[in-house]
Amino acid sequence: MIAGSRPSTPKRVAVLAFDGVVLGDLSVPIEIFGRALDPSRRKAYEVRVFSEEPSVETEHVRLLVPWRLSSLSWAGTVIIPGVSDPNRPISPRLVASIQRAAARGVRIASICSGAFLLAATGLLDGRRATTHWMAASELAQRHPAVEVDADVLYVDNGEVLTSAGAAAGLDLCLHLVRRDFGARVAADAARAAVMPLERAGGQAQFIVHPPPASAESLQPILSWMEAHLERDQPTAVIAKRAAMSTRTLSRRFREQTGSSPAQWLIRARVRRAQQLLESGSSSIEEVAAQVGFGTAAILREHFNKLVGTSPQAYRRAFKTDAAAAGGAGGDT
DNA sequence: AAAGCTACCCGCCAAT
DNA sequence: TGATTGGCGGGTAGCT
Repeated sequence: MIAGSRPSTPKRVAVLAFDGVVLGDLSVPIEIFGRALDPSRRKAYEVRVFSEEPSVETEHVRLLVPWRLSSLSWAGTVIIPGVSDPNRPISPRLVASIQRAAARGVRIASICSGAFLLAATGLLDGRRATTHWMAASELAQRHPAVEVDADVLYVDNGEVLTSAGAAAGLDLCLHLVRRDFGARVAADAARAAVMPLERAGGQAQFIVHPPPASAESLQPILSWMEAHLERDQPTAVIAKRAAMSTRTLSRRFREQTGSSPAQWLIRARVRRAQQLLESGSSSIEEVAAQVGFGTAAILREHFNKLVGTSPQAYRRAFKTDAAAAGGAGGDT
């Protein structure tokens, strides 16, 4: 990865807005970059939203956007959210602004159908790119020079990045934070934005392309751990399995997942417990055993801390959703 | 519910 | 000589 580049000033992130912009795609980068704190607990990024006209129309609301494209030269990173209708005409001024930014060496990333706008600039020509899977063939058809790959969450070409659906936009943003500040900061940012922690690192197996999994990748160990959650997994044993000292293992975890071995394990277990509670019907005790928590009490403790509710309540909520559609409300 | 015990984590530093 | 590793220790989180 690109180490060393010291972020002396906060990175400047410009999020583009335009008529028909998808609100979710607009808000994800704002939340992630806006909340990220660098290791000294200062704001890691400055976020501004830019548009051609002060007022932007979305499907359901109208937005007042504070910054104009004319001052886009401020940006160090430009995020292009998706558009609800890819057939909507694309503004030439918008395209030109993005091209100018790219020419200055600004990093450009698109979320979901934002890839259409990005492709219109020609910046994706000859490069691999992705978009929402439903729009992938359309993108490939319109831009034959772009190598469209619908099977990955995001594609990192260095200074030009694309991502698939809205959730993948989140992954992409966290990926950028990780690139800029490391896994720990990215994990914290995910937590701060109340996003699924797993996405911050490690077990996103299905992110195919991203950082060239370095030689010392933990991926195999993580997979093994996840496949054997029910076992007792002391860090010493994991370390032996990974053929490194516990100290080094701890470092690798910190770098690559943003957390420690034991913490990562706990999160994997809670996540697994969630799945079991959603679908299965085992007792809480059984679930605890199946995911490797010694007792139901321990499961409850961690579950509460990470999910915010008790396993029972969590299951009840899911069962209610799935089974009865007409039931009266009455949850928290 | 409190207390004690164990395992873990990470800064620090010597060794590689 | 700079970078990486692994051991040590003590403060803490987790478990009994």
